[in-house]
Amino acid sequence: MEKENNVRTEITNTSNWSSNAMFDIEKDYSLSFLLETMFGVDEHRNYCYDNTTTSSIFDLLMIPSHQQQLQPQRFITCSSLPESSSILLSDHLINNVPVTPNSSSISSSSTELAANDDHQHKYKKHFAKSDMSFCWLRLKPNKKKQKGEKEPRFAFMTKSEIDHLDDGFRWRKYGQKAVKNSPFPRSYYRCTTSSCGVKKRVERSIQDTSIVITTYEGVHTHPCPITPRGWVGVQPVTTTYGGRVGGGDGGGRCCHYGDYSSSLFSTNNSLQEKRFWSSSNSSLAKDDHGLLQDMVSSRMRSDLIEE
DNA sequence: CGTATTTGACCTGCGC
DNA sequence: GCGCAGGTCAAATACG
Repeated sequence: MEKENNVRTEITNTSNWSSNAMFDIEKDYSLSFLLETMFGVDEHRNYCYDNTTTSSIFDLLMIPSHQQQLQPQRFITCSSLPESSSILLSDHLINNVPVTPNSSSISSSSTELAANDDHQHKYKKHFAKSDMSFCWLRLKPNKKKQKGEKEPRFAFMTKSEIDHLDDGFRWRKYGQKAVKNSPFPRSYYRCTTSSCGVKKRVERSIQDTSIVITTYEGVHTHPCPITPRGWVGVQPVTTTYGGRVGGGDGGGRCCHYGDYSSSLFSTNNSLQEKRFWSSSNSSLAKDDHGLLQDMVSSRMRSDLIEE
């Protein structure tokens, strides 16, 4: 079992470790606080991977690791993980996964993040009430690829009823397999751009069936066809079970506010959520992604003001 | 009719 | 070598 060389095993192992690490993270930092500390944020609360370019987290997933101006020592690491693995944990997972305290499970590098100044304390307090259902894993390259090209692999978890999250790129489903010991199948997608060989796998977590695990393999060789900033929307479709989904173009890029609010960037504050999302329940066209982004940014700003 | 999904068959790697 | 599980292919099917 330990020597199994597949994504599933890595995710499982990582999750086990995460349960330990999450306790410490919950105690001292929120996910958003960690992200902000590591990446920085702009005035719209987008995370930045360098000083000049703002980015969503999904942008980071699309950037080759050697181009990411991240300080390696700022990643939370653990000896039980593969050396090249790093992990960020969601507040939602932190709050919902029962854990056993294990103070040694968090690295000294993250402890360094505890050196708070007043500025950091402010954001820590603010984000402590957020519910950001997000988990980001950087996985080892697939062994199959190690002889030749090493395709970078990233996996993340989202708390979502929707299996296939719309990341702005167009995907073609090319397979589906039953997963051992899981009632949920794993779906295989390939980027539809001809020169791009990026693949992704989508499956539901066994431990928490409300969590979707998405694994990317490779880096896109082209810009995002929807938005150059790679804004994350949610595709309210279930491609796994029966029937054709989406529209004639296969993209099915409608994006319901309700679905969106229940996914990557959701909040525990129902009043804020209602005020924000009640503006529309209809589908968004492709061109509305910018509007949606503005609305989310606006909410983030208002949250900060209330603080 | 064009395009995307479904799904059984096939291929590959790994452990025993 | 065999069996198992993951990953991929491709013909059949579905849908606008």
